[in-house]
Amino acid sequence: MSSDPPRTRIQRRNRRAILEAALAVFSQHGFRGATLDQIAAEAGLSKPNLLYYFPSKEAIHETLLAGLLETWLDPLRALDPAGDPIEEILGYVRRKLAMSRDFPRESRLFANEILQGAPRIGPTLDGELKSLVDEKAAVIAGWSAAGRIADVDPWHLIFSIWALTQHYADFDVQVRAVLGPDRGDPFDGAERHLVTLFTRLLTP
Amino acid sequence: MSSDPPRTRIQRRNRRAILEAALAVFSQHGFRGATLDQIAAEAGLSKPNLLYYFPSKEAIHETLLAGLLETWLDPLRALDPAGDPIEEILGYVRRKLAMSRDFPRESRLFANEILQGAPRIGPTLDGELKSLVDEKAAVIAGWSAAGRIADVDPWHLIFSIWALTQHYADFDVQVRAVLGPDRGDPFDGAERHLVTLFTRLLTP
DNA sequence: CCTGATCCTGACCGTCCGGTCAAACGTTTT
DNA sequence: AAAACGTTTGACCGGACGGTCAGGATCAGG
Repeated sequence: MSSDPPRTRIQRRNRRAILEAALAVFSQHGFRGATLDQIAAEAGLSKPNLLYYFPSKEAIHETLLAGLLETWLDPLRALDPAGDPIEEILGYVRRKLAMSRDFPRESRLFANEILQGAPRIGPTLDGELKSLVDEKAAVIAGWSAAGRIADVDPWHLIFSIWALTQHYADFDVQVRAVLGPDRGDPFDGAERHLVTLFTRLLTP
Repeated sequence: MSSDPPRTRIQRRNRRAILEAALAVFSQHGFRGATLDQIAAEAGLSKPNLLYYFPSKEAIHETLLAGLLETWLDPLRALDPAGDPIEEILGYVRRKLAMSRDFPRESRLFANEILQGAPRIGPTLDGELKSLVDEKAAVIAGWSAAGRIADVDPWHLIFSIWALTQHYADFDVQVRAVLGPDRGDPFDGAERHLVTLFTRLLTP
């Protein structure tokens, strides 16, 4: 919406620290479960100083979510209708899994928002997200009709990719508990497994 | 742990009402985001009356979680080593998906707990859950080695089933936003898709 | 070195939070 | 009918919550 170029380097540094701290707290406890004192402590600032940079708890949360959806949908946007179908979809899976590995807190922040009924990004889901998915689903349906991939419901295929990749970020604790300490990095196993899964699903 | 047979029918009714209300509130807002006033209002009781039946907010939450894990793991326990491999796994998928459809709040309660780092059921994950999964993973690995299903990492296969089925409960709002109102019940499409997916994945 | 703008803080406010308690209300038992 | 028990409530407590404010510290430019 509004361009927000922080004037000074102090502003830049502190706003970054606040958003970083807020990401940690919001992603773990949800909006209502998070407290400004906790965010302030995590950011190394006093609570009034927090509110010097952001007008309210809501504003911090909104800033976080706004920046999130863009980067979150980028991997899907990059799905190329002109590319090789299976390689394109596998590429999307890999990019999405990499995001789960590299930005698990962002994934959990998003999960929290949806779990609570998407009170703040509901409209964006109905609008921007739906239209992007519809567009890419049409591409996949085209591949399907042309016999270049096996017959598959494009919408549920996309849901499958989301579910399978985000699971490793959102349920990280459970995954590690079940695998135990001696079975290597969960994400390595996940990548091999997901490539197998989607290859077998999509190969005609 | 302790057997808790409610003495009177009033106790039975009110305890049920409280747990029902608490499930609604905890599953939407997480433990810290939920308030006793909200639960009390939802249950049609006064806050002090709530605390007549349960000693604390924690106790309500614990009661909910304790009952949850049992029913949550039942579908996996029912996986029969003596049955037909693919039908057994498809049956598990169907049972788990049915739970997402019929008990979405329970699924979200569990998701919230894991998102927060499993502070209350961490030990249970390391113990009971891990050993059950290990046991069933061995069964699946046996099927795999015998050539009765295609080669697959059993642990990540189980993760896939969890991720794919629970997604439709936990991310229900997003799924419905993307599908729109005119594409029928999400769970019907999900069942067809998941049967296809796991059949293609597992058929040797 | 002065001055104006930016940055930061201690003290504070009203509200809501989880939880307590004594007393009143209902119901069952004798 | 009254004693005994189970149930419900209004009033209240100390602490934590989101947020405000006046003023002090710090920094930049002249």
